[in-house]
Amino acid sequence: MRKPTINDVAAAAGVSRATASRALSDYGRISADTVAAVKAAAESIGYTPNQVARSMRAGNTKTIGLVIIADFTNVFFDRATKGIVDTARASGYEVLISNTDENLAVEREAIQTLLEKQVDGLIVVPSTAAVHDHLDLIARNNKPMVTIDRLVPGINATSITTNDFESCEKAVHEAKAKNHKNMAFLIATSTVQSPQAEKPILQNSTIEDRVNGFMNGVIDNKVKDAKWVYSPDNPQQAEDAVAKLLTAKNPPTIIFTSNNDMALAVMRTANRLKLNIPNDVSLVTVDDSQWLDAIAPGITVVERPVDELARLAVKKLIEHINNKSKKPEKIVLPTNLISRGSIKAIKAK
Amino acid sequence: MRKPTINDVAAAAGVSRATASRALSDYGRISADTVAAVKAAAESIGYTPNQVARSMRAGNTKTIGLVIIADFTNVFFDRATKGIVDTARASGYEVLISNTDENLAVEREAIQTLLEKQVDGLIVVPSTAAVHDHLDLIARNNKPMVTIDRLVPGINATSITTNDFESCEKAVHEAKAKNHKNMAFLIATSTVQSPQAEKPILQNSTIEDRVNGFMNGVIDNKVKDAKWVYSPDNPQQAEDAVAKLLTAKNPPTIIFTSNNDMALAVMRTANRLKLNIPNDVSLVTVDDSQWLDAIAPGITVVERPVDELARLAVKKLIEHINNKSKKPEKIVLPTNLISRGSIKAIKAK
DNA sequence: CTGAAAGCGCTAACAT
DNA sequence: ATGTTAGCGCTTTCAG
Repeated sequence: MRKPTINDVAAAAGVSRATASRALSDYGRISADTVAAVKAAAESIGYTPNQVARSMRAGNTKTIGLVIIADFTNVFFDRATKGIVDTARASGYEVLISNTDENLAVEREAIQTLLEKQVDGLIVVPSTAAVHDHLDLIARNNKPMVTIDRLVPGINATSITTNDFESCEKAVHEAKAKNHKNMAFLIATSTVQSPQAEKPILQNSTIEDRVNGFMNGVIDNKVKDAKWVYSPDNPQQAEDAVAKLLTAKNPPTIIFTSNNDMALAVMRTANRLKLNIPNDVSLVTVDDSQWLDAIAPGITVVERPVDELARLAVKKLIEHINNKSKKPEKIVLPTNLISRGSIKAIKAK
Repeated sequence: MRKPTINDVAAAAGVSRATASRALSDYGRISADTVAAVKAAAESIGYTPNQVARSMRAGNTKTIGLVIIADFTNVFFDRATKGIVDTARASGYEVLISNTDENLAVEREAIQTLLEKQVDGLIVVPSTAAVHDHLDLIARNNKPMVTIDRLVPGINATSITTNDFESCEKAVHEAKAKNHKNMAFLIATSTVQSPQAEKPILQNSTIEDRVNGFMNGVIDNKVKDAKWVYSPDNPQQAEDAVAKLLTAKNPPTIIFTSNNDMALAVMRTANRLKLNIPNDVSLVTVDDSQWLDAIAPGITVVERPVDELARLAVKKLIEHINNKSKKPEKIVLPTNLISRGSIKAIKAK
């Protein structure tokens, strides 16, 4: 048995298809009696509208596409996803999700597919800042896009990012204030094959921002011993790199990590080496998570306003959907250093 | 400037719309030359197919709906979501996501919306087992559904759940083997207003399963002191309940929690009371997460095969989409107790 | 091998 | 206030 269409409703109510449509969508001039009759008929035959057909006519789908690099194991992206889905729903939009695992080819394909499905706009976490022909495709399809978390220079889209620079710098200041003089920085990036000390070209603006924040802190504070490790975001290699740091002759008294995966690597390695955090080695990371505050001591962290970012991303995207000539904006949200107990106060000699 | 349609391609290639369609979709009898010419024309004018129009004709959207209770902060649902999105993509489907925050009204509305958007099938985490008229609606729309994580008696759908009973029971055995005699169980449920000792009607099969597993362990092992606390899934109330347990005259030597939120409440409260895990109180929870293994000691946990569950959910749903007369199945996946260091071995007296 | 024409379900001019 | 008709972009009979 076929699903009832508006034709069936019209027949059941004894009116024309147009009248049925008007009655169901409450538009045009139509008598209250007819509306009631049509609605009753629709109810009785179990009619539900077909949004695909409606989209075809209307030219919009009330659907937005989300292309995210997640790994939802990443606390930032899982919460961002939830925030986006919830805000979209509250605004009458559904969300089609793709994830790319930082793979550009997948990202390209995902955008193509979402565009073919006629999403009204896209929220994208671009996997790289280096290439953006596929992002330009979105504009060529006359669809608005908002990028979150990362900046892509040279594209015409609203971006929402966070000011990681400032809080990362501040974290170094705090370490210095507690007399740390030998610091290590563990940065996750997909642009290296194995851990290395030299700074590679970083794949995105966010990591760049964190590294620059840390570096500035080092310079400001004239920290002499600052070791840098750029590692693939991969537990094995990260843990090896941490072990190497901590078993060196002159080990750092504190490690700053660029994300939670790296922080976990530090914790695992410290445990394995019977080192206590923060007594043997202090730790600071980026992106807050419930467990960082539940363990003892809590881990000091650069917190980013993920809910606000998600909400704004949807809000701005919908503004662009409703007003195609709206100018793109670059929005930078403030971050916050939450001090817990993971930076040891070293006694001055 | 309008987006090019298949009519524009046809005009550019100097053929009819039908021929253009055949050439682009590689079907029917058509000369290789024509195919090449049409594809070249499509390329040159930047044509991309409109899947909405295709769906309208074809009667399918190559889209599945996911209605999930998440809270993506829940490790289980974030990983399930990722698994579902990835598997769907690999099978040629996109995923439209809604989350309900365990709210039945939202769930009802979400299902209605997804159905109107003509998804080809639905994967649902039902917020309650008690009501299912809205789930029946899915079948009445002739769309298949797979429920995951939870069972709803009386509906005609394939379900994929995990055998939490067995591992929860096993966890109690392990505690008993380590000489724990005074055990507490902290169960999160939305069916109570404040923490209580009496077992309420539980809202879903999964929680029921865990409680039954724990209870069976208690009975098998003749544990005399077994305190039960059913709490709303809410940090404040959970922490209060834990504090009450731990400051009682005869406090439990171990707490079993039904999810990570409750485990966090135990950890936070223990810290506040200067109690060490596991020396002062042991802890076991359900659903593994990276950090549970990175802290020292690691937390013993009932691990569920979330990736497998996600993969199977999509696989089974697509089978139902492709074969409407396929019979529903009840699939139960095994769980696994991972022993880490959070259960103290108490010396026998 | 290709073209003409119908129709998926809906809405919106344009009539009446 | 309601009906008639066209058409969104596509695929697929049916003719030729």
